[in-house]
Amino acid sequence: MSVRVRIAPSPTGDPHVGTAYMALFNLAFARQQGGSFVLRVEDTDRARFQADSEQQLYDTLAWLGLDWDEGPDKGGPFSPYRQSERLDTYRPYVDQLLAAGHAYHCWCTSERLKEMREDQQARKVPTGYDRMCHGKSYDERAGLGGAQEQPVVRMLVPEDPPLSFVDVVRGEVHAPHPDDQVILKGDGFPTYHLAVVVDDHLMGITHVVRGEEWISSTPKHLLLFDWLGWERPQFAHMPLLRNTDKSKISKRKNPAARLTWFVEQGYLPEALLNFLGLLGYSQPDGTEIFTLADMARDFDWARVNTVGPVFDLDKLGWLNGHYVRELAPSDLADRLEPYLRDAGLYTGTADQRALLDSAVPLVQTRMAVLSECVELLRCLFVSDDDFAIDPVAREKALGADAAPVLAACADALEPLAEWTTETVQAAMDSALIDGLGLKRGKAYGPVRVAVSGASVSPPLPESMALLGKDKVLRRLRAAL
RNA sequence: GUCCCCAUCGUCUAGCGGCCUAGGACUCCACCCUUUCAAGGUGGCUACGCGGGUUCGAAUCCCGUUGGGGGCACCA
Repeated sequence: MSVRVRIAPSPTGDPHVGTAYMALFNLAFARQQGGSFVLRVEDTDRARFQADSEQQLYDTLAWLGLDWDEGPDKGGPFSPYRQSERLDTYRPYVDQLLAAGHAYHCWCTSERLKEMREDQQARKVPTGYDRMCHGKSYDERAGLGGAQEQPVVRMLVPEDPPLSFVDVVRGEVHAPHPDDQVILKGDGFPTYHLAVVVDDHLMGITHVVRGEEWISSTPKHLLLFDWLGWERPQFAHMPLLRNTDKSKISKRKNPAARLTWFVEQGYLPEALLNFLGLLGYSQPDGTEIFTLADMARDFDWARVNTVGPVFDLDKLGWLNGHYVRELAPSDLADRLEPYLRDAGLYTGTADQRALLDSAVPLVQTRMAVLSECVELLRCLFVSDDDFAIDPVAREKALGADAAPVLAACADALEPLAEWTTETVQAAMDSALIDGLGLKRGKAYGPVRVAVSGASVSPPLPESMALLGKDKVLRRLRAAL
């Protein structure tokens, strides 16, 4: 029997980085085993459902190259892959559990349940449903207060449920004793616990790879598998990604929890994927630069750590810079275009593209993320009207003693017939270094600020060559 | 409060009883290169939480403790 794994995200907002993390490990394992990777959408929570979330999920996973074999958008032998479309599938199993006495109706209102829990916590006893409804009909229960007409269905958890199991990454795990979990909600939708078990079984899932936060509810799932007479899948509970303060990574505390953030910032998908593969995992030979294919080749659950790794943006930035430097210049230019466009510096004319192609080599080693190209390239693409000199840079480099330098530079460049990096640099050097007796660093400073508008810029003679004689002369004289 | 999971440099990690006076990477610092900033090169700082065992020998095994994290929903 071939391996089948799945991710089961909920469309409740921006796709979460944890989803990509799980997807990566699922996929690495599936690819290595020659198995299938299934994408199933767990949209059983109508209150939190967001319509555009599912498409964003497809987009970001595809962007990362985490390709699924079956899913709502692709179909597959076990369609549908959206739980909201499988409501009829779950009902018979609920009825079966009810008939077997493994489940019962509960009419308690959420207010009563809340009070019950608060009371339990105040008395310092473990929280859990007190079975007030168990064994009663609605009429019997209604007279006792705190009841509503529409019932839910709860599991009748026995005294001795299965509490331990062998986890693929952790070995033997002991999980807490569950309470009488709701499996069918008042609105007729199943809860995660029922849906996940039914779907995983029906879809032939062999390995359930999910976050550590699910360990404590695994006994409920084991019970359901057993009651329904189904073989249990293997479980792999991955460590949780953390914020800097070690708490579970969250959109509130960490922008990087949103997958779309990486696209906005200009991280390369190959870098993010590589980085995710470095969290809680390592290559046998210690290699740190690797692809999904590399990871799948010798994937081993035993190499997965049980400690939750902090999501460290510094290292991702370094990795991203590494991948940026590896890109073919024309490829990098393609990827830079959208950021320049958004900044209003670029419309995509042939001239602009030619300028971009020439400028890419100047900035390729200078950015960690793609969005940084805007500031790096601004001085080359900005119109004369919008060109401005940074006030701080002006203060530092364009004082009174700068005027002679700029003037000498402009005068030396003026007569140049041929305008290239070499001729520009030669003219500057002879006028400023030989002529004024300045060191190169001292001489280029004011020129850099006058021409680029900032004290940090791409290499100066190269930039001036790309800018053209007219613009350079105009900027030099304007700064006088 | 209660139950469960976890514990090596600031961060990601290697290590699965002797090869460890603990290795690599990121960050940081210094130097080199250098027209700014990067990139690149060289070097450096920094860790086995604590206490007991087991053993000839423990980062590695056991117990306790402390610390961190997660669950305890008609959310997943």
